[in-house]
Amino acid sequence: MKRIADSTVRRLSIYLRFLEDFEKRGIATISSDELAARGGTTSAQVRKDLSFFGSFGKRGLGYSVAELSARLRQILGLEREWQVVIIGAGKIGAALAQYHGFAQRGFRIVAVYDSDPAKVGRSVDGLVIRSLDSLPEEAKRHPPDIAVLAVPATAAQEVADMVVKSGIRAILNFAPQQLQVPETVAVKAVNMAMELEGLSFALTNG
Amino acid sequence: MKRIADSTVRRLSIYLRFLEDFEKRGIATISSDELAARGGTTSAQVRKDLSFFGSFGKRGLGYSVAELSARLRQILGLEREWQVVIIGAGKIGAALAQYHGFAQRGFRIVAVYDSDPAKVGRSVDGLVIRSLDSLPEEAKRHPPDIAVLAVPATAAQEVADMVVKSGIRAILNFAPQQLQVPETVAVKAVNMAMELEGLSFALTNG
DNA sequence: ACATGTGAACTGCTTCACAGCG
DNA sequence: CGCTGTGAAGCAGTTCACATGT
Repeated sequence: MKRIADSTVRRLSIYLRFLEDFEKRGIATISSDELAARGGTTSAQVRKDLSFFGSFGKRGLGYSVAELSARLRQILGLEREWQVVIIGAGKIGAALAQYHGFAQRGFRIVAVYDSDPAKVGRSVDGLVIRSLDSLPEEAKRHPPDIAVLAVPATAAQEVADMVVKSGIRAILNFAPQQLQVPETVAVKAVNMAMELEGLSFALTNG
Repeated sequence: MKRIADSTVRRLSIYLRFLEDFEKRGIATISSDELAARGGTTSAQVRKDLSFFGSFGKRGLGYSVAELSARLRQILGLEREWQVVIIGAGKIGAALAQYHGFAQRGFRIVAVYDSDPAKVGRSVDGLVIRSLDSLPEEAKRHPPDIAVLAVPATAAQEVADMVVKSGIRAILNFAPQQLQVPETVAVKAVNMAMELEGLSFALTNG
């Protein structure tokens, strides 16, 4: 398959969210124009994005909401459940562990790790915090799919190395730190500081 | 000034973080090559990014760490303090209010709002949670610069409209919902669900 | 000699515009 | 006729390569 742009995948997520909304409201059909208006893009963009994966629409009519959302879930890999571990049980990590929005979309939090012995053994939202040292061994028995890094920036690279060595192939990084990983490992970063600085720039040079 | 690409601004943030690191370690000079290696980009990219704002380097030598970081702080608008309000005192909002990493970079959280009467009056990290209804009026007296939206997706657009009407010109949106705002308002989104779906896609089609 | 700064070439995403089909 | 699907055109961001300055 031709390589798909990041921006395209992000938009597919957005489309899917709208489609699920429409599905709930019992709307059967939607046009690329309607999808575009809600997603802040253009109808041509919507059609182009979808065209990478096939032709799902009916000319003169639009897309079947049920069919298109099913195809998008399939494309995005949301038909299966993903095993997620959270690393770092501080403020952010704990908030994430308690955020049930993940589970709704098939991202199941199966464990929380921390390197602080004072935290190990406590519970967050029904999950006992485990020692980070035990990750490699436990990952061998029950390989997680995704590691969420909610650790201080100074520890992030070291933890990432450990995660990679444990065989985990996807990382969602909340630490304000650029990670170096093999290119077989997928990394997405959520960097609040960077976004705030983007706003600061916009306000300053707007 | 020529319009600056989002990607450029994001990289400036990254460079600044490294420069501050180098500053602490007492390193006086740095080349575009070193900056690039750490930031996962190329030296040409670094030089191009900086060239939009001037010529800060010395040929044959590199950049003065102190000088360049000062210029970047200036460019990014980090020389002043920004007044931030958090809207939504749920799990995410509370975690953000307690996250002191913001303050370090000049983003001062001045208020937390929630529409739930059961939460209003309680405290998060020393800040009393206020009624969302009081935002427009309070914003008139002490205009905040940035609103952080940590509300459910269903409420996000409505809250965004209120924020815009209150005169706030920058929004950091944590709700998994595309916001429609006037183009005079800057919006950055932090969408964990979307990032996870990006990882799901990468794992599925990798 | 070395590293910057930058026009030019390139790559790839977005937009256009229209043929194709229901 | 209306809306999709898609080559072609346009545009923006990245990379190249070298002249320039120290």
